[in-house]
Amino acid sequence: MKTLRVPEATVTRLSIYSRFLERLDRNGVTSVSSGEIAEGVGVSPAQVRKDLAYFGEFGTRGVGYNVKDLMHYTMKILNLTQPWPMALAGAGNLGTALCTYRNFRERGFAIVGVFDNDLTKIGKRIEDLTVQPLEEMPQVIKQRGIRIGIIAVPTRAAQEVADLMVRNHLKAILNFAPIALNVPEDVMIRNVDLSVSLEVLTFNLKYRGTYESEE
Amino acid sequence: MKTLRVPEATVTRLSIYSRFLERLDRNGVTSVSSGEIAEGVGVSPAQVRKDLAYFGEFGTRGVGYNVKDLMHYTMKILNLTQPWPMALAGAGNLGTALCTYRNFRERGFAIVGVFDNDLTKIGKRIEDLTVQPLEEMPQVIKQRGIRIGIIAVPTRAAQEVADLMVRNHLKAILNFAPIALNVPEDVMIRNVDLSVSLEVLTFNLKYRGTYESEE
DNA sequence: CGCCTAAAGTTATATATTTCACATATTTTA
DNA sequence: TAAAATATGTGAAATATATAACTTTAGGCG
Ligand SMILES: NC(=O)c1ccc[n+]([C@@H]2O[C@H](COP(=O)([O-])OP(=O)(O)OC[C@H]3O[C@@H](n4cnc5c(N)ncnc54)[C@H](O)[C@@H]3O)[C@@H](O)[C@H]2O)c1
Ligand SMILES: NC(=O)c1ccc[n+]([C@@H]2O[C@H](COP(=O)([O-])OP(=O)(O)OC[C@H]3O[C@@H](n4cnc5c(N)ncnc54)[C@H](O)[C@@H]3O)[C@@H](O)[C@H]2O)c1
Repeated sequence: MKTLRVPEATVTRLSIYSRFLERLDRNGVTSVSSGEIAEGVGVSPAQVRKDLAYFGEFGTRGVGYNVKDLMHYTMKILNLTQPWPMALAGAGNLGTALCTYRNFRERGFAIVGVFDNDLTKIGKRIEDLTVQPLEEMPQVIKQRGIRIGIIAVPTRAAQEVADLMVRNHLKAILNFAPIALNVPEDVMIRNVDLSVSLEVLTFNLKYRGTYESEE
Repeated sequence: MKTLRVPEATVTRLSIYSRFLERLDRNGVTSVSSGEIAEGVGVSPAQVRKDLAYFGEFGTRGVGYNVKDLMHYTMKILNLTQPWPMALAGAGNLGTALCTYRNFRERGFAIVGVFDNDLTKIGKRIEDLTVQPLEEMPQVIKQRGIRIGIIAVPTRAAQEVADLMVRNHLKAILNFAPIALNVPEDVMIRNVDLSVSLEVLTFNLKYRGTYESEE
């Protein structure tokens, strides 16, 4: 058994390939080449092959890849053969949008508990979910076997919510609050930070990725 | 005048440093070291200094950085000395949330036009904005001097909306639809892809960033 | 006033990632 | 059945990025 480190960039691209393959499959395409995948997702063919090579040999030389097979392999690698129930903290504007987000379900993700601490929000229905008091999160996490948390509370409340999630053994958190959360080593955080994304754009609108010092 | 290529990761971190400095400044902190910045945003002190070194010398050896000054420098570098009006396509669940997002304004961003093609959405008010027909986007872009577009329409409509934005000379697009958009070289795209973020988490929940081949 | 400490700036080193080129395997075709 | 065409898998080279080690400078203090 060989263990090797996989670049995070490779994992993100694998997720993108996987979804692209799903689309091909839905469209009835049965076979695909690294070049076509590359074209479809905007990377180089060599990159596609290199990425896949971390995990095994999935293609046939001279032919390409079987779409359905490769799709299943990628989903297996990404750990998507099981459903992923998730807990959402914050039933505000963003939280509500997330509850209605259909694409989650297509990949096996589902928000199964929404929690808030505002009495006017608690009890509110969002599609088939009912907003619950934050205090009930621990119990729901346990009952539903939740391992992933989503933070959509205001910045000032984000750390305390993260602490609560950590105390209740969540090991993966998707954070929308624009702040660096402090969590133990074994807890993974992914930040979705729109200001950062926009500021990379404004930077590049000026400099195009280079910087001209003023002398 | 020296032109040098700046890693995208550096720009991303610069944005994070910048916001952290803003917070320090609000809290009345006047001086800060690379170590404190590093601590606050979760990177190494050497990384902070290296990143800043791309753009100049902003600190005082033995002392640290003046918070207000460094904050202004970072904002200048990130091109945040001007307001950034933005056009949003898609007044659905996500689009509505984005319209209410306060943090945009703190950094100079503002959605000044929301566009949809659903007659039941057009005319709807979202805070101080009114949803307009997509056809009016070109005119608003021109009038308001918009350079950044946001795509929050369903996946199937994303490419045509992107095309429209490109035709109207937007050079930067923040895209929430989970698809690779096809745009000319001189147009920048940033994708916000939640499934990808979640799948990096599920991958790591299984392998912790390594992969064990099955033999 | 010179020594000591702290922390920035910088150079060198190490690591990670991507690109390139090619050897290899498969299918098609003459 | 040999040759041609095609597309994978991979090792080496090129790039890019991060870490670590070192040098320089400012300010405090005896
Ligand atoms: N609105 C957006 O489009 C958007 C986009 C990106 C990021 N964000 C970020 O997402 C977060 C939420 O944004 P929003 O616009 O939905 O804000 P919001 O004010 O509409 O919603 C926040 C919700 O969190 C709840 N809350 C507050 N403290 C809580 C606590 N301690 N425990 C549980 N719930 C608590 C509030 O009652 C409210 O319902 C913010 O951090 C924001 O910066 C928002
Ligand atoms: N809801 C979320 O939390 C969320 C999160 C991440 C990404 N996304 C993505 O953002 C996009 C929007 O998601 P949503 O949940 O808001 O969907 P939604 O269906 O609620 O809203 C989409 C809106 O786009 C409008 N629209 C459709 N075609 C259009 C066109 N050609 N021109 C202009 N407007 C058009 C619709 O009328 C609708 O108002 C989707 O691509 C989705 O995958 C959503």
